[in-house]
Amino acid sequence: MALDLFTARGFDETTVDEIAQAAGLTKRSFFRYFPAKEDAVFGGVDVTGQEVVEAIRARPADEDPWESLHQVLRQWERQIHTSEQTLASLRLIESTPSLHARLHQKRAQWRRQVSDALRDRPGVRLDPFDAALLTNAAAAILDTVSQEWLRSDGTADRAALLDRAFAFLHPAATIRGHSDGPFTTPTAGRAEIRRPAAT
Amino acid sequence: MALDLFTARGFDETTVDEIAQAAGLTKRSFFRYFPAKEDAVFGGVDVTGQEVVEAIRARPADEDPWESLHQVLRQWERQIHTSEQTLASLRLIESTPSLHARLHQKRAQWRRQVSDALRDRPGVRLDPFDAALLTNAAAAILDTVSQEWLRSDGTADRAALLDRAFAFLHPAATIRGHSDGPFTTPTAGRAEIRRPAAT
DNA sequence: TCAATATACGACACCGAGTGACAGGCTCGA
DNA sequence: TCGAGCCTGTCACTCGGTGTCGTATATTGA
Repeated sequence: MALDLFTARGFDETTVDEIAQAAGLTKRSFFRYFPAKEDAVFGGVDVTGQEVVEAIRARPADEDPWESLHQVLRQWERQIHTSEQTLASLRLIESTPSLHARLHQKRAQWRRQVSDALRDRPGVRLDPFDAALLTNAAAAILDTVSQEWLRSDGTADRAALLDRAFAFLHPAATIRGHSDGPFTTPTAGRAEIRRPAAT
Repeated sequence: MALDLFTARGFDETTVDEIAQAAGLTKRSFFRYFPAKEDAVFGGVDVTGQEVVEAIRARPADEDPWESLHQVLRQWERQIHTSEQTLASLRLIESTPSLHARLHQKRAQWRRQVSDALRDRPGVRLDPFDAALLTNAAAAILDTVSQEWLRSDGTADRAALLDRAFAFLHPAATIRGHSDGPFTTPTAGRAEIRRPAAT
């Protein structure tokens, strides 16, 4: 497997020719299976999570968006089987800048979709900025949890970490039903911010 | 300037040879000034923010870490002059996957430093996971603000957006001095998370 | 069984990013 | 004038990635 070569010699130090040859292929054939060298690592890791987008869309419209993200991601994490291979893959990704960048890149369109899904629920009116903010924050949580899980050599309870992070960053004002209006901030003002949910 | 060529023909469609030739240089000399092609874009944009790390460290130890991040980043944003060039650079970065990935990569070590700085203040005892979480969330805020600012063609008030985002994601439990102990979440069940630090 | 077709792979050439090595020039101080 | 140091061009090379073409091996249909 390519993963073995990568973990043994490092990602950048292993050429595609070597991977291909180890698999009994040509470089050209390698690129018929993987669009890029990095994708030989992501093969076993689900980074797109298309189900997440649909799960978000299926959530009740009156649910707090942050809670929706929490529940869906919690369910999604549960399905990930954290094998030894997954651990090795994540470790490699974490320790290789180009791989980490690629992961972020692969998650970019996913974030867009999730953000749209949050707003697309019928009856929901959520500010684009808020939706993007919540989504990016959730992605940051995923990253942090993964990182911590790796730091613990796979012994940490991912679900517990996730819960903790979501509880920790719980938005102050739960927007629900409609947005607070067009947020025209006068030049430098701060302070137009928090309104306790539902007065 | 290289930026003009990029915006005109696209980043991937512009060769280093072309940039170099337009600047009266050789490809070899180009790489003596920029470590990579992408860095010809980041030249005008401060992405590392070394001052941020020091500013964090200079914050009072009894200040809420989230508030520290908020104040420091607010101050930092103020110093960024949002010229037409910056707008063009950011637009290019946003629309080019490889550039966006590179930005994230460049910010990786910065995030580590900020996270460490949060914990390094004398008298502060902050969980590594919490520190990383807050830092990543703050980075997510920066990203979201930048993205929204770009969407508004540079007319949005960045400081106001930043304030709004920081207020919105304000951590539920403000840790200060010491952590609040294990966060046993009801749904999670197993809570082997972390020790309250200093009994 | 035989032929037509599709699929997969190897072989080769090619491009662009990035690096190493070497050979001049240029300036500045002795 | 000489040499040290620096900047730059030139050449050659590696590696990731792609386009093209030829060919072998299945697969299908009669």
